[in-house]
Amino acid sequence: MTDDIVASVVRQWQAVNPELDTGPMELIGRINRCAALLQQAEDAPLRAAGLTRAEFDLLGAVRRTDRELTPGELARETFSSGAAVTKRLRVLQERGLVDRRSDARDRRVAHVRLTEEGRDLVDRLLPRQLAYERMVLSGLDEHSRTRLSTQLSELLVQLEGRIGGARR
Amino acid sequence: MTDDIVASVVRQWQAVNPELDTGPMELIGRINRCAALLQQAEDAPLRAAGLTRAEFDLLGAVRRTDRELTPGELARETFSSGAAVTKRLRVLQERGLVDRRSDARDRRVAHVRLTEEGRDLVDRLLPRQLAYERMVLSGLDEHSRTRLSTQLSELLVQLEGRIGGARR
DNA sequence: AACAGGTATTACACCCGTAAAACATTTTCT
DNA sequence: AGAAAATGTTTTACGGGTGTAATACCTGTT
Repeated sequence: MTDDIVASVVRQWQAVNPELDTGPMELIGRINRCAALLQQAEDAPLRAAGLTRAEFDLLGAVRRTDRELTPGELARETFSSGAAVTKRLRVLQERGLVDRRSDARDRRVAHVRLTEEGRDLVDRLLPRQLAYERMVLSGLDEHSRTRLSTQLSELLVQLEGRIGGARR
Repeated sequence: MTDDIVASVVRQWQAVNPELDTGPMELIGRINRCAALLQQAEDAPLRAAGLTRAEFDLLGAVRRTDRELTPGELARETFSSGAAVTKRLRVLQERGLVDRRSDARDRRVAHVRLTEEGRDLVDRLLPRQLAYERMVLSGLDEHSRTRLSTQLSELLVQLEGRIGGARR
């Protein structure tokens, strides 16, 4: 069994201070490191399409809910600030991928929808993206992947309850 | 079994397009979401000490290797760009937490070490940080945590081989 | 009519990474 | 040996993305 970066970091800490309870680091460090590596890899097909990860998340949120969303809803859905959403919307609109429609009743709110072009882009890009991700994960067999997913789901439920606080 | 955010996102995609092989999303989405939630929580004790996560990582790298590191080594160790390290070093030096010493032999390189104050800060902060992290993870029992760690380690080894490329 | 609360945008500051620059060393070639 | 080129290390310049806070705008209530 070869060990990963986190294991070697933990070993260094133990050498410097054996008192340290490094338990949490082993889990959190691995989650963070996996996330970093995955995101780095993950973004490759997106970059090819000239999209940021955040932009793709936004487009995906509109596509998958299959209705118009307000900027506020998009901010909650994509876990980013309202200001960030506003700016992303501006550039996506300039690129002709999304469209704003202002509400008739309540003129504070805007409704965001995909243009036909935006929708096509997502529908073309997502399968490619998923195929790429499957390739990146191909080092793990099916069983390991689902087992890992399941266990992360348990953790995620805990964390959402403990920290996430706001839910839609 | 209640389901997490990722499960509901996957369900939305399936409703919109049942053809989609969402397998990779379930794993990658959960890793990313866990990482985001953990980092958000994780940074609380650090903010209390007026440190960024990245700054703490830098200080920690110097502390745990227990020797002087060059900016280049620090960049590799903390997975960030050289420029980012330079700037962090500047502010940490202004705060009196680190110290630069230039090499006698090769005047290109600088050696970074912790000041006594910097070292004390890390030694005070890390146990507090770990205790906090343990609390955040307390929803999972010991066994689940180590199982999850182990499996993530397998994934991490795969990813490092596949993507990570550069090792020290 | 004033106010309280909600929604989106704008202003500002921060942090980061890429690319270029500045500087030092080592290697190569004559 | 000495100059030139290639390499290595750090810093600076610049542009882009993000979040917080302030602003503009709107609705519903009292």
